[in-house]
Order: sequence, then structure tokens, then C-alpha cells
Amino acid sequence: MGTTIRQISEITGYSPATVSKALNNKGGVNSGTSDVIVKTAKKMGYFQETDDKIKRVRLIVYKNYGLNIDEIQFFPLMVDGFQKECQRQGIEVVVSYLDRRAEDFELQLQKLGEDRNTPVVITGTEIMEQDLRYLKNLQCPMLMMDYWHESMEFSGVLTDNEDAMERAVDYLVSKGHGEIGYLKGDFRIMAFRSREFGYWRGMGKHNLTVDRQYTVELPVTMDGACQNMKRYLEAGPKLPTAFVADNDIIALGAMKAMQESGIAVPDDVSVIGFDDMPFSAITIPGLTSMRTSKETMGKLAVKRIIELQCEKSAVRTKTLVCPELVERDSVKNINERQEEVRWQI
Amino acid sequence: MGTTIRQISEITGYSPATVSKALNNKGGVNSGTSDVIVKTAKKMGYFQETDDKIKRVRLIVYKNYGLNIDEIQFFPLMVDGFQKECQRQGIEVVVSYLDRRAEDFELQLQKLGEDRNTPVVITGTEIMEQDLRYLKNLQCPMLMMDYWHESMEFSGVLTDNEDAMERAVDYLVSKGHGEIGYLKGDFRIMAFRSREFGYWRGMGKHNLTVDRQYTVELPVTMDGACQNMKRYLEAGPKLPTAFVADNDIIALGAMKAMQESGIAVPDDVSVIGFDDMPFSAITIPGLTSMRTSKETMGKLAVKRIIELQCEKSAVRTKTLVCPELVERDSVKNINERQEEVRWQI
DNA sequence: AACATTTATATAAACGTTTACTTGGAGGAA
DNA sequence: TTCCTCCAAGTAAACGTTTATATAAATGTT
Repeated sequence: MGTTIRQISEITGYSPATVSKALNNKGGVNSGTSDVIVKTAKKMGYFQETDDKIKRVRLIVYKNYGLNIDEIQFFPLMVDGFQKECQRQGIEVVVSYLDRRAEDFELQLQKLGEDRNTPVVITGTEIMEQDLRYLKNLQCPMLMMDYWHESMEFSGVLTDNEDAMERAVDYLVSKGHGEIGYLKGDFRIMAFRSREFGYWRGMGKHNLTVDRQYTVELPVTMDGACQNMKRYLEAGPKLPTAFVADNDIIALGAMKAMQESGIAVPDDVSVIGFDDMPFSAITIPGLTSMRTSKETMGKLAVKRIIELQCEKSAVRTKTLVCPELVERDSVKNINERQEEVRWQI
Repeated sequence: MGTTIRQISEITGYSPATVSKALNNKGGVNSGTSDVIVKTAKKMGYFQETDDKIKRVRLIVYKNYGLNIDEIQFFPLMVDGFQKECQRQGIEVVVSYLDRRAEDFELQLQKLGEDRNTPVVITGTEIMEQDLRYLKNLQCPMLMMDYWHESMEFSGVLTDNEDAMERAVDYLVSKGHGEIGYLKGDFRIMAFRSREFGYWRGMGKHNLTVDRQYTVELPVTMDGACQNMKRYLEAGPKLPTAFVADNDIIALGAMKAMQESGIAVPDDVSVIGFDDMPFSAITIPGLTSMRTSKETMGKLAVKRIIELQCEKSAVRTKTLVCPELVERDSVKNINERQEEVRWQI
């Protein structure tokens, strides 16, 4: 049954050594020769058998602007789910960092995708669109995490940012809010853009206008967001009754700024964050936020990549994990006033 | 030069297959036979050459009580430094989780340490003392991270908890504090114990008494610490002018409790945390804390494990990374009063 | 043009590992 | 005892990979 390198060698007329190198994308083989060998190997069903059982998966952590706090909380939880599922399936996990800023970035990437038998899962939170073309050239099966672009040719597992943000708006509306602002990260990663779409969609659904003066652009660090928000508040602008934010960092930075400027949260302005970072539970007030199960994402990534490898389906799939709202104290129910009035009567 | 399996085979009289299996701890070889083969191989210098160049390192994440917030912030930063250094040296990183609660825990561990040529670095923040004996049996070189016990037979890279805590006390004393309490985690991981020793040492150095009523035992979650601290405060106990805490989580939980109980930080009581978690920068007031460079620890782990492999020294070494104090707003300078008086005159 | 050097390509041979199989002795059952 | 089964121990042979080497073409130098 099992097609061997020697059989391919006999048919193509090249030595086993050459065949081996060709099939594993090692150097020292003419590209024409390599093509012939690979084609023959495919025809003979060499890959079908070896591929069926995955032994290792490579987790590529794509880095661009260095570790940010966002990653810090995303990474270990995701890896946790990822690893657990791999263990269950008897798969070994190899973790590789890939630094966009390295000068041999392209070469590194190519090396990582050399081995046809170890599929690659890449965390793309920080990925740049123009890098997608490099990813295309990888020899191995691929799965993208936490990023999506229509031009991609591979499947992905990601957070349903748009829907979640829409639901955040829904929630605020249900609490009586009509003027809802947007705390917008000044660095537009893909996830933020989706969240913005969700914000728009949510506003549109409830026939609310997206008032541009309620959109505040802030840095994605807590200190930065706090400082910029303070500057913004100094001018004494008209404020909405509530803000949704691109993430918890921005939300908390802004919240601190408001508090220090004498604006009470949630009494004057309500805030909803995104990501449900661990410390959003202990701030004063506790920050209401959207939580995605990172463990689930990691687990799903493994399942999807196995499907991909086994079924060899060319159909792209997008697996969306839906965040859930975590209610805390940073949103005020404006409807309450009416109830209070009733009590007084 | 290079000793080969076949040479060992000829000398021992066993087939190359048997030799291979014996040297890699695979099954199907009599233990007596295995001993002879390994001994001969050692004599012939088989290991010296193959071992010289490490190709992969296994990072074992030892888990016991599941992911806690402590790990969440430790893990990715450490892995970052670890990975970077490995990349620089052309070493591949394989990450394996090891769940203490799994019923085949022992078997799993043994499997991970089977390959003589991939040294193992194990993160031991949560490790249990009785598990050390299993680790002893591993066939490969080993390095322990973030944990130390005198009975261990391998080297380690860890935080200098004791010294750091002593310096925290020094700092408080320099700010005029004489009554210093201790916010003590109710789950005593090794690191906490070291920190406690450091606290004692620091107090002793300055001829201060460790007043037991100033030691408050709190859960290691933020909510838990907050609630217990509140309960403690309800009794209206005598309070010190400052607390050092086992970590930031406990410090922040306690801080929140004090604030909600009408005790101002730092005006009434000062607080120093440990670990410098990212969000300690944005709390009100910002939490003064001890920061260890996790990246450095990861990097050092790689360097040490390479040294270990190459030099084959049997001498244990302990590499301590010294935390530094990050000054924020949670500590009040009591000496200031005198200066103010001077100004008034 | 003549020679030397470098580079790209291919392979023979040797490597360590794995699989399928042989062997011999232990342990029961009749 | 005889027969059968089972299992641990060991190996032959085949596997894919790697290394050192051969060869021819391309390039540089005189």
C-alpha cells in the first residue's frame, strides 16, 4: 500500500536522496526536477497516507509591534485550550515566534511552512494585509486565528466582533441609552474595524445616528488613552450618555480620565469595554465588557486544522466564536428614573 | 570521529536496532541489556558529539490548579524571552502542558523526558514538592523555572523573591514607615514563602517587630482578597501605616476593600505589591510594586540549559533575577510632614 | 584563449529509526 | 510429559534523511 520514496525514485529516475529533498523542500534540487517529483508523488498517493495522522502542529505567533497587553491576556488562554485539545489527540505542539520586523522575515516564514506534514496555525491579531501573500506560499495546511480577510485562501477561527459589538449597543439601548459614543483605538487592527462596523450596525438598527463628535480616537495603551481623553474633556465637549470601546484598555483609560475630570461613571456616562480582561472585574466601578472564550478558540483551531488535513477540502470556512456580555457596574439603567418616580408617588 | 550506533552494535554484540532502542529509552529491550549498551555508548563518547548542538528544547508547563491570573501574566512574557533566545540560537521550541490532575500524569512526564537530546525546561510556579522525585527520573537535562527546592538535583532560574521583598521593606522604612504589615496569600506557593522570609529579614534588619496582628491572610483572587479584607476591617482592627503584599492581586483586592471601607490609600495606609502586573499602573492610586523581567528569565533559561548540555557539569546553579521597585502612588512619604513643617517656619 | 574558482545539481553511502518478524522460554491445560 | 499459547527480547530489512562527494556548468581571472 504505502508508497515509498524509493518507488518514486525508480519511476522518476532520480535517486532517493533527491526525491526526499524535493518532497521536503530542502535545497539543492532544481525547481523543474522538484516539480516533476512532487507531481509524480501526488499521482502515486504518497501524501495521502502520511498526512492522515497529524503528529505535530505548529503554532506561529506573528508579532509586529511587540507584545502588547492585548496579546498578554489572549495568548496563554488560547494556548491553553489549544494545547489541551492537542494532548487529547496525541499531537505535539511546536511554538514559533515570527517577528515581522526581522530582516529575514520572509525566509523564516518559508522555513516554518516547509514541512507538509505539520499544519500551521497562525495567530494573526497583529497581522498586516500585505503579508498574506507570503502565507499563501506555504507548503503546509494553514489556519488563521483571530484575523480574517476576504482575500485569504485559508480558513480561520475568530471572534465574532461585529455581532458582539452590535449586542453591546443593544444592551445599552435596553438600558435606556440613546446617545452612544465610540471610544476608537487610534491603531486600526482588523478586530477594531469589525467592532466599529458592529457599532454602526447596532446604531442603525435602533435608528440612532452615529454622531461623529461622540467618536473619540484614543491610543491603545491605558496611559495614552487616559491622557488623550483628559485632553479631550478639557475642551468641555458635549458627551453622550454612554460609550462603547474598542477594548477594555481604552475603556479603562477613558474611565480613569473621566473620573479624574469629575465625570462619574456610570452616573454621568456609562461605558462598555471589549475583551473582558481579568482586571476589568476589580476596577471601580467594575467594567461591563464582552467576553470571548479564548480557550474555546484554541480548541476549535485544533479541531479545524485536523478536519482540514484529513478531509482535504478546499472550501474555506470561518468559525466565529460569539462573545457574551459580562454585566458589571459601569452601565447605568436610565429607565430606572421612571421606576424611582413611581416609588415616590 | 563520530561514534555511530553500528560501532556500538559491533562492540556490544547487539544489533543496531536494539542499540537504537536502548539509547532512546524505547520499549522491547531488557533493562540489563540497555544498561550495558548505554554504558558502552558513554564510554565510546556517543553522547558528547550528538549532544553538543541542541536542536530543540521542550518547555513543560506544569499545571496544577488550572490557569490563574498569575500565570497569565507570567507565561507569555517568559515564553517571549525564551522563544527569542531560541530563535537566535536556531533552536526549536516544543511546548507541552503537563496536568498534575491527569491520571496518567506520571507516564506523560516520563514520555516528555524520554529523548536525551531535547533538554527540558519546566515552569514550576505551581509545582508540588512530592513531584520532584518524578522529575529526577527524566533521562534528559533539566532546568527548573520560577521554583526552587533544596532537594532538587537540577539547576534553576528564578526570581529573587527574598531579596526583593527585603528591599520593599527597605523602601517603606526610607519613607518613614515603622509599622509594616503583611498581606499574606492563603495558598502558600514557594514564591510566597520566600517573599515572607524576605519580609521578616527586612523587618529584622531595621529592628522592627513582625506584629502578628498586622499579618492578614487573604485569598489569591482579587474578589476573594477584597471580600476577606473587608470582613477583616469590619472588626475595626489596629492598622499598620503600610502593607507589603505577596502579589499585586492581593494588594489590589485589599486596596479596593480599604477604599470602600473609608480607609484612604496611601494617605491612611500605604501598600506595596509584587509582580508589577500591567494593570497595576492604571489603578487609582497606581500601585507601587516589584517588577521582575520575565523576558530575561526566559532568555536566561535558554542560556543555562545550553550551558548545562554542553559542559555537562554536575554542579547545580541557581540563577536569580533581581526585581526592581516600580514607584507609583500607593506609598506615602511620612517623612514629608517634617519637611512641610520646615516650610511653614 | 586558457586556466582557476565558484555554484548548482545529483547521488552513493551511511546514518538512526521503525516495522514486522523470529526466537526461546515461561506458564497452563490435558 | 506433551502440546499449546503467550510474551519478552532481539533482529533483518526497509524506511526517510543527511553528509560527503562527484560532476558539469557558469563565472572570474590572467
